[in-house]
Amino acid sequence: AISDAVIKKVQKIIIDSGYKPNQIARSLRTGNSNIIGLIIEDISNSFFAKIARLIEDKAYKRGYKIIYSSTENNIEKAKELIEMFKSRKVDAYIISPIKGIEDDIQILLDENKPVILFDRNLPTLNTNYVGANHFVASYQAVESFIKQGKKNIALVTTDIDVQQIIERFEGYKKALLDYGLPFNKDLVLKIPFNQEEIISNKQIKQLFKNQGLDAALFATNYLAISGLKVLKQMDRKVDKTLAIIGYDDHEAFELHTPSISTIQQPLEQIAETIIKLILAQLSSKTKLPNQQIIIPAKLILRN
Amino acid sequence: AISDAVIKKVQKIIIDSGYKPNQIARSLRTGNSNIIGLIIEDISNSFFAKIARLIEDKAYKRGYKIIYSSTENNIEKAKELIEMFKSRKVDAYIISPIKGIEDDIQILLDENKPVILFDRNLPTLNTNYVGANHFVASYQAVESFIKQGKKNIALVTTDIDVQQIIERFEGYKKALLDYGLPFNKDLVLKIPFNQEEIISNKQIKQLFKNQGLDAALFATNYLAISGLKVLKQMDRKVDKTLAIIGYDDHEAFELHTPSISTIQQPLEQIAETIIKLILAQLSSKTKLPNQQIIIPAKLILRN
DNA sequence: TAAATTTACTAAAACGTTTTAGTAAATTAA
DNA sequence: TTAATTTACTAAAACGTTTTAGTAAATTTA
Repeated sequence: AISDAVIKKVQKIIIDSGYKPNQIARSLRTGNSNIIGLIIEDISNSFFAKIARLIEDKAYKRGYKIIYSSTENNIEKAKELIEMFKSRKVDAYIISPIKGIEDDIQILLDENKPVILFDRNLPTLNTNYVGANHFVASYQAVESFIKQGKKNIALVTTDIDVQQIIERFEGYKKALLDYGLPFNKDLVLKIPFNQEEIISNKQIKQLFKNQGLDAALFATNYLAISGLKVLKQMDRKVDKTLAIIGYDDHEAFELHTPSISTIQQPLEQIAETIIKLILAQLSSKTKLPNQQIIIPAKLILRN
Repeated sequence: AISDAVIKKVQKIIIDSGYKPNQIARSLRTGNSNIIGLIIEDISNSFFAKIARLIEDKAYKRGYKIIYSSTENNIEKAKELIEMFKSRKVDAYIISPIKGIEDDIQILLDENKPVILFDRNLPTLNTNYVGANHFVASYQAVESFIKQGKKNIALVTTDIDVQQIIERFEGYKKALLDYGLPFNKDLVLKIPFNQEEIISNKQIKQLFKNQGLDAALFATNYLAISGLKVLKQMDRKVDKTLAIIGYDDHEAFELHTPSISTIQQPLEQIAETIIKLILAQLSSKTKLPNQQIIIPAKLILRN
């Protein structure tokens, strides 16, 4: 036991001399960093920006810092980011993944680094995952259209090949099936991720010209924004003849006239769950069992 | 000179053995990191999210990585972030600063670290700054109100004490003065930064109840969003009797019915300028003179 | 050709911590 | 009381690079 007097004396010297441990040296020796790496699709998408902010906040309160970077759904960039985080010895990884980086993530897992996937799952990997129930959410959205008497329901989605997007598509199809509506592939528009907005808008416009179309579900918030812009440009109102549901809430939805219904993911809960999983793993000496946590998304009906 | 044969042989071994230099060890020895630290107010604000994304993109193309974190206008957190970046040996700092961290930034300057302030200036510091001309932008916005015949023009702003916000206020006052309109402090609402949105909305509602109010300039995008929400809730239309101008464009502005005019900062240009300044300094052996670059903001009139 | 300089290479030191090893002193067990 | 163990402290090794120092060989200069 060291006497209080000595402890105080040493602490005083630390403060007086302004000593700050060199974290780089510390990381070199210990191999960790108190930093968690967060890899997302695009920080300028408000869904990711909000979740990043929440994660950052929660991690910060527990003594961890977050560093984040966007992949733009570019496999090369994603690989490089993982490489960079690895070389910076981040303690854990939170990743909104894309198809094609399974191997890189598997290496992290092999090295026993805590990895949490979120928003999108990579089913071939055995790892932690936190995400919303997109299948059910999408099903409910379409169901609500049908209950309003809609017959020709469009789905505007993206072409990225990830679980989350596929589920939204499946939910859409299942709802049509269950309620005896035909699946019409002309009513499904898959927009390439990195496509110029102008081109996407033209495609959406084309879709809206489809006679009889009386409802549309958008699979991401930026697509819904594009859709609303197109409608405005076409001077077509969102009214009894045309219902819209968006995905991942956005200020513009509530503010729109009329307000736009949306599928809202519980951001707060997702962020909290992610952080809890990470911290549990970081503070445990043994490898904890992987968990797949599916959180219900909520259909917010506005009018 | 080393023979090509040897170079090839060595490179082959590097690849075959999967050698990846340990960046931590490298940073420990060299004192730098090829990482640029970006400190902003709040990553979930779309203005910052967009600029972060642009900066990240441009830096990435030049071989630098960006790590960013939000201060939430909390001085303590800002100081800690600077401390963290310092201890991680980032090569340069891009900071959207707040009052109260002048000393910490001065220390960075004393250590000859490249520092670029953006969006907000700290006039007491002699350093690089890149930002929009908020005074002029704000002046023009009010001027455009006046030319529409508006007499009772409100300003909804925040209470944070930074150059950028002060300039917006000054532009507002100057325009009133130049056009012979009285300055009425009841028409200026300063909303505390971290205040609950519900309370802010009440204050804004109160402001809108002010009889005769026929125009309002909002000094930030999130305040304008709040304002529009309040109007919607009050069922008051934005029409000939009430004009609105926002700040820092937002999808919701264009999409709003009617579309909302706004002051748009040239994000692309700001990001590019910041990166250029940083890289110029990083690649120069000598200390370059500090530059204060003011970029015009643009008033986008919509209707 | 001899001296001076440059080049090529090897070995060791340095960056600033944490961890391990080693030793003396203090405590506990027999 | 003596041996065994624990505690307190000091010194050195280790993390993986880059930089510096040192030496021998090669080249240039006079």
